[in-house]
Amino acid sequence: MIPTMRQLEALVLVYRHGSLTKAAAEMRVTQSAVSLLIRQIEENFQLRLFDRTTRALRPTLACKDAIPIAERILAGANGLARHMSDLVEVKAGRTTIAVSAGVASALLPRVLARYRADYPDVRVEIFDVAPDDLLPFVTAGDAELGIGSVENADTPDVKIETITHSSLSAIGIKDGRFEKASRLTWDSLEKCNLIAMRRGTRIRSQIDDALARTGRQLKPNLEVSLITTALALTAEGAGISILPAHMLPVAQFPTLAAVPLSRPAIIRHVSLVSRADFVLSPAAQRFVETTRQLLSVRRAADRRGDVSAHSSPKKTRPRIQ
Amino acid sequence: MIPTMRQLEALVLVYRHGSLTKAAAEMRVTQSAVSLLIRQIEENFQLRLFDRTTRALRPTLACKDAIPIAERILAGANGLARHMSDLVEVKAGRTTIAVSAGVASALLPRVLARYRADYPDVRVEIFDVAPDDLLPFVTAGDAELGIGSVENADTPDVKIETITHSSLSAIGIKDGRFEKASRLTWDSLEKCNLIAMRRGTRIRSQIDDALARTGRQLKPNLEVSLITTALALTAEGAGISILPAHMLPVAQFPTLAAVPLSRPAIIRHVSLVSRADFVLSPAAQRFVETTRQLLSVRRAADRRGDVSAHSSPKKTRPRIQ
DNA sequence: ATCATTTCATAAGGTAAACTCATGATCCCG
DNA sequence: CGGGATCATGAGTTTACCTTATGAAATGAT
Repeated sequence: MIPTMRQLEALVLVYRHGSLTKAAAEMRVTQSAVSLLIRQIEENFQLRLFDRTTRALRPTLACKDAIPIAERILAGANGLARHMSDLVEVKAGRTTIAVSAGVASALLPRVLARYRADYPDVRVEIFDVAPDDLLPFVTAGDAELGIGSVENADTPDVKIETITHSSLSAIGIKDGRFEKASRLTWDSLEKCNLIAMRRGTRIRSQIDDALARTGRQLKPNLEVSLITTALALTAEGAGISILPAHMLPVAQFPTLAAVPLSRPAIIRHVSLVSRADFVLSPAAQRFVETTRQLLSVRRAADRRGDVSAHSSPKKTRPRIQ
Repeated sequence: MIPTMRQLEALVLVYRHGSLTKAAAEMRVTQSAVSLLIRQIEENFQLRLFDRTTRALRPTLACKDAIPIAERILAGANGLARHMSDLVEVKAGRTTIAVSAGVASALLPRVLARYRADYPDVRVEIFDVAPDDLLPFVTAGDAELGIGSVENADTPDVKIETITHSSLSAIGIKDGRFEKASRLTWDSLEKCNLIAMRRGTRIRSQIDDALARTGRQLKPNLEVSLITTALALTAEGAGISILPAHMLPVAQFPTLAAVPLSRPAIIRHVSLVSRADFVLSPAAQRFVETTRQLLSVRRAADRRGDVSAHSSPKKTRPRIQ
């Protein structure tokens, strides 16, 4: 039968101190307990490990054989405990995160920069995927966490938490007048040069659907595949981009401003997605927290109703997340 | 806090089987117990190790980190148990044995040959020492066991067990007449060429003392330091050697015979010596047994009175030897 | 030498841990 | 949709672990 950890601790400490009493002090138990532990391990092995003379303990040859092995075992156990604790304290670990292309260019850089600063020891693997691939990536378990817009939140096997949402906006060059407007209507853009995402992209489909419901139609002068392209074109004066406001990375395009569009107002949600049956690793949990922080916690708190599922179903016992 | 062995066993087995029930079967406990063990280790680490879906258990990243470490720990514990069991079964181990020169040449080779055949995996270290160094060697702890003649058995810190004893004998060439004599008297050797050990050796002192007490005196023609020298000289016809009978290794000197000397009969004991406060290792215990066997167990049983100390003083509990 | 002190051994007893049993909840498969 | 399989959980019991109290032996100081 294999010895218990406690027996090995006693063995090693008694060997080191040459004394039950001192070993007991270090183990925070009575001397009797240590005496018992040593006897247990001896009876288990059917082998004398210490020759006793009521006063001194002298390790036998067998004991000397056992000590290095016992020390390795204990070191392993301590290493395991330390590593697990490192994972909890996010001083180690790894996580994989899938982000849709838009989020990858607009939101992710800020979040990731902050996260890396806070938790430099975590290896983060980013998959920047097409919006339609986001959910499959998470459900397949290839990514622990997904960030992006998700259409149908009706799948029971994923948790979806909306972390931010923004109106479809007109993005144009700050000219002292454009950025002053608090809102613009779709109709007021009739005569502008418009830059929109190409047909078939998520954003574009959402725009087309919403406008169609009000009998309108978007007639862009330019259609692009990448958000960054649209923004770059706008910055160069090629026209006004139609994008969710949060897609504008201010740091990258300081000359641009976003103004929400109304009539109809089109809201776009950005959500965190994870499998309902997985518990997020500490590293991923912190990623979520970092993301929420950067998106101002206040707003998220107000719209708790947007959250589709984010509380543990079991409540009988404090769960380990 | 470090995990217990039982928790690690559960962790590894659940990981391997992907099932509490199967792990429980292998651990010979109920499924509930395993469920509990896993929960304990999770609460201890504050970390999810398995994502549960009432039916399946899916290891988390942290679990995958932990498994190889846990396996190493368990392998170490098993290795330790196996090694200890090997020591008990004398399939491993080592022992150091001090023998006085006479024993080393006459008795030891037979015993050692048998011992090596029975326990080939034990490393035996032999110290062939001067007779006076035998006891110090054992008391100092440099040898676990001593074999030889010991003068004063009055020291309380060593156990001395006489394993054989033989009369001082005349050793001469078999000539069809010499070896037929069942005894010879010292007086009958008056006119023979005698070969004796040099003055100052243990054997010589014992002879001189005993003869002096009967008013006799040994007058050897040759005095030598080594027993083998005496025997070789006798074999070459240089005279009759005066030695304990057991000092004649028959295999080495087939032409020689030993005839006990009487009037006075001088008895020489050969004893096993070990420290009273040490318990012999299994390897050394077997060495003692082998020695006893080869010296015919019957004789030893008859003279149990010769044994000065060979039972454990404590008897409240079955002791581990 | 003698006695106080230190140290280990051991027995008894209580508390906490571990395990089992019984049962409930959920999922998978026919 | 029901039966079987699997995990979770609560109650209850058994086990084992630890402490307390005490004894025995040896050391060391007076």
